[in-house]
Amino acid sequence: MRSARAPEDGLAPVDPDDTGSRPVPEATVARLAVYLRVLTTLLAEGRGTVSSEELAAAAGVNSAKLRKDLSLIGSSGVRGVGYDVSRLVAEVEATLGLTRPHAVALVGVGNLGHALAGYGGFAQRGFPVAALFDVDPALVGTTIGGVEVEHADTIPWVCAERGVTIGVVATPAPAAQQVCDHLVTAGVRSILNFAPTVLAVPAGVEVRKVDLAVEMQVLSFHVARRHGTVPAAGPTATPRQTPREAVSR
Amino acid sequence: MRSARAPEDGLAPVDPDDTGSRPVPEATVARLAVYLRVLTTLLAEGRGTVSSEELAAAAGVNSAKLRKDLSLIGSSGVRGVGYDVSRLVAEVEATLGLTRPHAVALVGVGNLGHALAGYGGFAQRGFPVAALFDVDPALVGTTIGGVEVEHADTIPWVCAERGVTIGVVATPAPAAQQVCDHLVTAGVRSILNFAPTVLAVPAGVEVRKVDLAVEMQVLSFHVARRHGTVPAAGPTATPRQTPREAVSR
DNA sequence: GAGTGTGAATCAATTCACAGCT
DNA sequence: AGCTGTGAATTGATTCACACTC
Repeated sequence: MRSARAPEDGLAPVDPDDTGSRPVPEATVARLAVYLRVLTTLLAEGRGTVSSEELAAAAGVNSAKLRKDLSLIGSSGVRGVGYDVSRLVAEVEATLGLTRPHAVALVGVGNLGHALAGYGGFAQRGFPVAALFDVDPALVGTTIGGVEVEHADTIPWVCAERGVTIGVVATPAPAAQQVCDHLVTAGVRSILNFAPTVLAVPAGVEVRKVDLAVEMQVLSFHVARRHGTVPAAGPTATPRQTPREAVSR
Repeated sequence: MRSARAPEDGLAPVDPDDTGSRPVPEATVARLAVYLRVLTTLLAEGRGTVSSEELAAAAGVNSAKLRKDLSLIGSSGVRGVGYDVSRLVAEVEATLGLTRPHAVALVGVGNLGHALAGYGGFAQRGFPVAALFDVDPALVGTTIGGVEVEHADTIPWVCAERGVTIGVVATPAPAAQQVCDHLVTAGVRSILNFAPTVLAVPAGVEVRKVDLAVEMQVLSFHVARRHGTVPAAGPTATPRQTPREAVSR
């Protein structure tokens, strides 16, 4: 579910950025991040080893998939025992490129952007917010979480100067493409897009999209599929006492 | 990339909630929401028809996929002409269950939750925020976007009473599972989870997860893959003048 | 002529199942 | 005895390519 690389029909049968080896599937990369979260918790609790079964349950996947994922990153557990937690943490972090921090620029300090900027989780997990941008004169010059908001026109210089490698676009839809272009000009090659638009980027730039409206509508689909076309459970509906399934924890 | 339904090994080879027909693949549903956004724009511009080629370009997919998606929802364009925009909007909305509004409950009015509650986009797109919850006494009783924040303990009653069909969890990780349980008890069967945890839910409840840390780490992976293990372009790096690809717009 | 609808082919991801190590 | 690592089988999604309709 990536959204970079535009159609570009016809010609060019060769992948332009195939540097020779891409052994880790997209889907696996996303799951590695999930495993990592569980693993760091385990590490904090002082656990020495985990079995694929246990780790998989905590990450919400099945154990075969987990083992395949881990084997893809060249990791080696010990048969009959499991995986060494701290070693696995190190390996996953290395694969995800988390051994060095990645400076992040966040563009659009409105409702959502402001919350993201103030959210400590970024810096904590190795993604220090190195720059904030907006076009609103009322916001430019203010400080959020210790970082000053600068004018979006300065993106190319400021980002290049501070070694920004990841850009976060949290602007309204109409501004998003221009902002994206600025980021690309600054050399940013990874972009997280919260704006409800498809961004056009040159090959070699990775865009990931988070779209709240899409998520809600997918849920809406599932609601509709359940209840047929009936509006919803009426206000007088008795709440069902559905006990949740047992899973690890 | 769904995350509901826990492992549940061994037995039960039959899907417990297969009501007889599930013709629309998950992946298609997510794309329908994207098409819909483009279509409403087109409709607002007064366009009568679109070709699969044009619509696909604007949505960032290829035309064959788009046609297959649309054919799956039983839609019928006109050969040699294209699709009737307003009719297609109606069909996609019907498929996604958007013909009626879905009352949403948002739990956790901290940093992110507050921004989500204040974000008008929800109500606008047919997802009115019917209830807000938190456990912080300093927040309970305050009003955000015209909705009063209530204590999380009242979730089961309030949600059932107001016919909430979709729950949004924006609490810290440790609280998420309990909140989720409350929502399920209230009869909510679709949950959007922003907390960095895997939620355990009974079969029949759909969970979608938005995890910022995961998104960032996936981007980190791509940064690392590009630059080898080199930290990043230094502060003195010349910004490359990479022109973006041409795509519709 | 233009553009949809769709079987068939391809590609990617998941799951199975078991050999092999400790 | 227990649990990993992985080929083979399967399932699912994407793309191709062309018959068919307006």
